[in-house]
Amino acid sequence: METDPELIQALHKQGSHLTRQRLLVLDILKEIPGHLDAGAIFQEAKKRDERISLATIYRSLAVLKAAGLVEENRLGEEHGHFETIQQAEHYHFTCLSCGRVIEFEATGIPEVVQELSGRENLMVTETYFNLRGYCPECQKIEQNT
Amino acid sequence: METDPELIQALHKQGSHLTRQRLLVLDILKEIPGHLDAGAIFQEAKKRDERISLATIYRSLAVLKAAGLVEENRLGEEHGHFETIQQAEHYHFTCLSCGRVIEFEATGIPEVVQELSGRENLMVTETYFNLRGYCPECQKIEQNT
DNA sequence: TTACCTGCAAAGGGTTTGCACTTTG
DNA sequence: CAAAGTGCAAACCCTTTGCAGGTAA
Repeated sequence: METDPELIQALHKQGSHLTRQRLLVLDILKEIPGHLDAGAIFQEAKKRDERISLATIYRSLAVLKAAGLVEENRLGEEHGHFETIQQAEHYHFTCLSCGRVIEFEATGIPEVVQELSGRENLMVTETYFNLRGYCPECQKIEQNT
Repeated sequence: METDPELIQALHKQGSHLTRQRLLVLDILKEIPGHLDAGAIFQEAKKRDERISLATIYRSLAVLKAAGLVEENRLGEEHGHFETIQQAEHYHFTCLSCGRVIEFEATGIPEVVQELSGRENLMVTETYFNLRGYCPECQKIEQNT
C-alpha cells in the first residue's frame, strides 16, 4: 500500500494500519453517494475483492470511525448507515415511502446545541438530527391515489 | 378489561383490543420514568404477570406506537427505547459515561423543522434530535482523574 | 520482525414469526 | 362466534468474536 500519506497518518494515530480492505471501504463510501449500511458496502466490496468478509467491513468501519474519517448514523430507526465525514455538518431526512435520504444543513441546530450545552453545562460530542416523513414526490403520489 | 374508554377508543381505531398485557405495558411506561427498552419492560412486567412473554411486549409496543400512545427512540445508537407520548415535544441527551438520559425542550427545533419543510416541501412526521456527550457530573469526575 | 489485520465460522443480542390455544368485543 | 391476541420456541437480522494464518510498517 503506497497511498495517501494523510490517511496513513490519521490511522497511525490510533495504532492502525492502512490496509487494502480499509482503503476499499473508504473508497466505496466516497464514490457511492448516500448512506450505505454494512451489508451494502459488503456487496459493493465483493465486486472488487472476491474474498473480503463482512466481519472485515464491520472492523474497518469501526477503525475508520475512530480515526474520524467516517460517521455512522441510525436514520431515526433501523440499523447503522455510514458516510464519509464532510466539511459542513449536515442532517438527514428519510422518506418513509420511497426510502430516499435527503441531506440538508441547518444553522439553527448548532445554535440550539450551543445554547443548551451552556445552559445545562453539557459537553456535547455528537449531534443527531433526523427527520422522517414524506418527500415531495411521494406526497404527490398519495394525492393521486 | 373495563378501563379507560379513551384508551379503548385509541386502540379500537386500529382494530386493536385493549388487553390486560397492553394495559400493563402502558402502565409500566407511565409509572417508570425514563426510557425503557423492551427487555426492561419485560422484566418489570413479569413481576406483575408471571406468564407474559417478551414477544407480547414487542407486539404490544408496536400496537401502542401505532395508536399514538407510545413513542420509540433510538438514543443516537443502540436498540429501541420507549416512553409514553407527552404533551410537550422534547429531546434527549445521553451521557456516554454514565448512561444517564436528560430530557430537554428546545423551541428552536420545531422552528428549524417548519422552516425546512416549507423550503424543501417535505412532510415531516417524525423529528429526532438526540445529543450525546458528557453530563456535568461525569465531566467533573474526568477532571479529577 | 512484531504488531496488527484478515477470513472463516460460530456466537451474540435484539426483534420477529409460525402455530395452536385463548380472549375480546 | 369471529377476529384479534397470547405464549412458546424457533427463526431472523445485524453485529461481534475466537482463532489460525497473513500483512503492514
